[in-house]
Formats: sequence, structure tokens, C-alpha cells
Amino acid sequence: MAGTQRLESERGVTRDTRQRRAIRAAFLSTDRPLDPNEVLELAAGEHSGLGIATVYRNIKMLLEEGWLTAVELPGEVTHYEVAGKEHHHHFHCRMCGKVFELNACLPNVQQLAPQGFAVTGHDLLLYGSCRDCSPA
Amino acid sequence: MAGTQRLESERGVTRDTRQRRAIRAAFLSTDRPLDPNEVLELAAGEHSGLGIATVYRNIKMLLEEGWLTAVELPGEVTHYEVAGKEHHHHFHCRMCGKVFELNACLPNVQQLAPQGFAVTGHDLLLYGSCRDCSPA
DNA sequence: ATATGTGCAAACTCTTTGCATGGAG
DNA sequence: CTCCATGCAAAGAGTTTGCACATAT
Repeated sequence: MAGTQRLESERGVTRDTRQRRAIRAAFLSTDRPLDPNEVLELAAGEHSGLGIATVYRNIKMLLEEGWLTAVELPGEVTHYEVAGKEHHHHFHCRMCGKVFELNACLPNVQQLAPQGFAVTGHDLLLYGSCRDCSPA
Repeated sequence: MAGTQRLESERGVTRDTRQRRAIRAAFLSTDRPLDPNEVLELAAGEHSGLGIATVYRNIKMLLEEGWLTAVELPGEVTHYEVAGKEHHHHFHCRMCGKVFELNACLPNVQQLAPQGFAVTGHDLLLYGSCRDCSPA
């Protein structure tokens, strides 16, 4: 996973195409992480004929320019959300499959690693049923 | 992690083949979660000619009979470990890529979900460099 | 003897890439 | 007018499945 990032100077001007605008709009119109297919469906509403390859390429560019961040969910394909949010985690609804943001974390997370292990980051994921899918 | 188990009666007699013995041995000889390819390499040492499809099929059977549990790691292919261990989490070394077990958890994890969300499980993953890869 | 398990290869899903065309600048 | 971006299709990884043969019981 190292060496994925490139210097911005390696890329020329980044053009503002109709497709990229539709893809950005898809993320901005949703408050939860999206996977490439969800992006395609949402963005295709604004511009049909959009190809999945373009979605992947734009996601990659938007990641590189820091507009998106990857949300990697165990057992799910990688989702993406707009960057710049505070440190947070996610809730994965087992009923509807949607992923929600949690504006919370736990202290002392780093202390769980044994001696000799250096912790540089962590992920926390809750599972269950979301507000709309919970029985009560 | 719910609903993974099936009634044993759905499957006829489970045979004890050389391949399955080698696959089980691979897991028992290692103290960290393995992915299908690691299993193939380890088990092929005991029985060359082993096919990757057999590894996948056996992993699935061993999951169904509850001998294995899936360890789904963000950004990694699914790993597996022998079942029956206590609740624990994992550490993913960014240097060597290996996954280690952490015999610890945090209390109050469920309290992170907002009102209306029912939490049935969670995953916690630490990233960094392991004992062998840490500078000091 | 007989049905389950295996190996191989084809099929499938998700993601990436090559190439000719389209469009932003 | 130039390149960068797009669309399509082919190529790649990882995983699953169909089929004939092997083998545990």
C-alpha cells in the first residue's frame, strides 16, 4: 500500500468535467460513505452514460487530491466519503447494509497493543441495526 | 458474526481427507490469522498439488462447522483463524503485512452508537508496526 | 460400493488498464 | 489546437462453481 501517492506536479491540470462534477455531487448529496457502484448510480442520475471505469478513476484522483478518503469496511468493498471530517468511526447496519458515521471514539485505544508494537492508527466498527431498521 | 452457523444435518458425513488435515494443521501451527493464499502455501508444504479451490472449499466447510472464524480486515482479503478464542481484536502491521491477535478490548464500546441504533457487535483494528518491524 | 472431496479450468465479481475518441482549457 | 478525461472492452486479482476422477468410509 506504500507508494500509492504521487506528487501533484506529476499530474497536469485537473479538468472540471461534467462526470467529475456529477461524482462530487453524489458524495455531497449523501451523508454516508458510498461504494463505487452507489456513486455510479447516484451520478448516473445526473449524467447517464457514465462508465464505472470513470467512477473508479475519479475516485482515485479525488483521493489523491485529498477530497475523498477511503472507508474500508470489513467484509464490504471499499467505501469513500468526503475528506476533512473529524476523527470518527462507522456503524454498519446488518439489515439494510448502509454505513453510518459515528461521531465518537474511545480513549486509550493505543494501550491495547502489546509491548514492542507501535500503533499508528486504528479503526472501530460497530454492527447492528440502524435507526430505521431497529424493531423498537 | 450472527447466522454463520448451519445445522450439521445439512451436510452429510464430513470426510477426513489428507488435504483437510494439512489445512487444519496450517492453522494450528500458526498463531495468527491466515488468508487463503497463506493457507495454500503452508498446507502445500504438507501436501503439494493442493489446489486453491480446495483451500476455499475447506475454509468454507470449516467455517460452517464452526472450526474457523472469519477475520475481516479493512483493506485486506478475508483472513481466518481457529474459532473458540475469547473476544479479541487484531493488529495489522503496515510493514510486513502480518496480522496479530490482541487479547484486549475496550469497555463501553456499545455506547458510541446514537439513540435508536442497536449494537450487536463490533470490530477494532490497530495499525502500526509489529514487534519485529518496529525500529527500536 | 458409493457419495463426498479433489483438481482443473471456466465463470464471476470487483477493479484496473489500453486505446481511440471526446471535450476542457 | 492540445492534452487530459471518457467510454468501451479487455485484462487482472480474488473467489466460486461445474465436471470428471479419486478416495474415505
